[in-house]
Amino acid sequence: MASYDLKNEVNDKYSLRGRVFQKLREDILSGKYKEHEELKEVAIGEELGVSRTPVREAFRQLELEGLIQIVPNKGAYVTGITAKDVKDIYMIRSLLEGLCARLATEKITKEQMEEMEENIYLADFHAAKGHMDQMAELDNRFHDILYEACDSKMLEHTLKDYHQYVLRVRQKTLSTNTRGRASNDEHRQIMEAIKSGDASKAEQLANKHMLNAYDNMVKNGLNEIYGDEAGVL
Amino acid sequence: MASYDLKNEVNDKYSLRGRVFQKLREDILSGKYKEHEELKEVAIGEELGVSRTPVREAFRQLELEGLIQIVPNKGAYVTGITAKDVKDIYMIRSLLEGLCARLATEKITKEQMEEMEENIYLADFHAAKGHMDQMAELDNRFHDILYEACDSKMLEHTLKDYHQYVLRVRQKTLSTNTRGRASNDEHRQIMEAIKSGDASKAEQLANKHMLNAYDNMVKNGLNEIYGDEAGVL
DNA sequence: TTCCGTATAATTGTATACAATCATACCATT
DNA sequence: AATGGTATGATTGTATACAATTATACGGAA
Repeated sequence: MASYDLKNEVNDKYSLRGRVFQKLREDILSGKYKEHEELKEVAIGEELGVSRTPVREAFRQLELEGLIQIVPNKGAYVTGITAKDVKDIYMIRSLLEGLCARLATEKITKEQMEEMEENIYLADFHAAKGHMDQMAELDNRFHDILYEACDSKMLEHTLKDYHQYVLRVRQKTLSTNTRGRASNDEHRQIMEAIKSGDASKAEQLANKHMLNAYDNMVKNGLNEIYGDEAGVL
Repeated sequence: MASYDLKNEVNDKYSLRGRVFQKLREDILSGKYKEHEELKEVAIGEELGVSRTPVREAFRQLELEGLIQIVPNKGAYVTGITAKDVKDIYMIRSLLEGLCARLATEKITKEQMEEMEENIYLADFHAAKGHMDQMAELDNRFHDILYEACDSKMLEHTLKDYHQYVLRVRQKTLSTNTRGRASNDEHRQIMEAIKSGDASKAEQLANKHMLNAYDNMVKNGLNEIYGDEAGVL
């Protein structure tokens, strides 16, 4: 299911649809297009200098990624994420990242383990320097390594979907210095559990890591952003 | 994310793209198109009397559903499901159906509970009569009710995706009389746990229900169908 | 024979024209 | 003034023509 994804992305860089897709994806994730904003085929086509056809196809891909919704005969709208969605996603991720860590304990390769260690080491450095952007990127990469290491393309695909889905929210909330440090410490614990072959511990730690990340988001004003739209948090 | 899905499907019935989508979906699930078979835009367009445009768009939707893969500049291929995929899906579903049952214990509505009871009652009848087709349909419906009852559109969407994904495999393997009965008994236990408000028990039972379903598949010749392609089962 | 390159055919990618649908504004009627 | 209907514009849906890419077949050179 996901085995060709990477290849496709590379190829897509050279197709108009691929370029439109990447541009729109970036603009949605960065917040240029707000929630529930309507995306019009001709407007975007003109802006990027292409016809409607590749734009329409890019729309379908964006829908596939969950970034927009297409309503027949009406239009394409940037997907809204409610506070409840975020809560549910972290609940689901908590279970699945745990499973992922458990599987990775048996399946992780030497190279993946080394990249993981390097990732944590680097994150320590950037945490000390207060480089929040690099921290965020390393955090993303850590989880991607974990997803790849579990050797299950079904699980990897699902986790990547959810991971990306919350990126929009996270960019605005995770950027507190203290959480960056704590998060990396938890990464280290997970890594060590995997390295020592303790699958249950790795599962438990990855589990908790997600719940902690969510708690931190709530503390740091998720309510202010996505607040009442979804009720309780 | 999934809140408009139903509405779209209804609307799509009246668009060419929607009709092409449904036809192809049915043909893939029923096995008319074999795994890894290439779907050609013009051939399908001619067969259904439409141009390439709606066919192309239907392809994107099918990719969204995980039924085909599109390789840029090459073609669209029916997604292959390996034995390992099936194993991974059931592992994931075991966790998520557990979570779903737990959430449903608090959120289920009176109407949903009644439909669930009716479903189990009917399944008893058809089990006695040996009506395997109805049993399969009721089984599908039971899980759909559960997904809706958890009141999380993120979780519901993910579970429905996986559920559909294994339908192709299940149609060929679940049709043993004994499993149909046992499966319905497990449904009843889950339902009763939910009804009594015991969320932990419901989670645990739903968990086990998935693992049992998987074990049954393995026993009943999953290997013969998807066998060596994926290695161990 | 084997290998490589070119020519040809088949297939997907893109642009554009036209049809169908939906939103809006305006006018008529009550 | 409020309501309803029609006309107009805007937007998406579909068909088709053409461009770009890929696969295949064939022929020549080593």
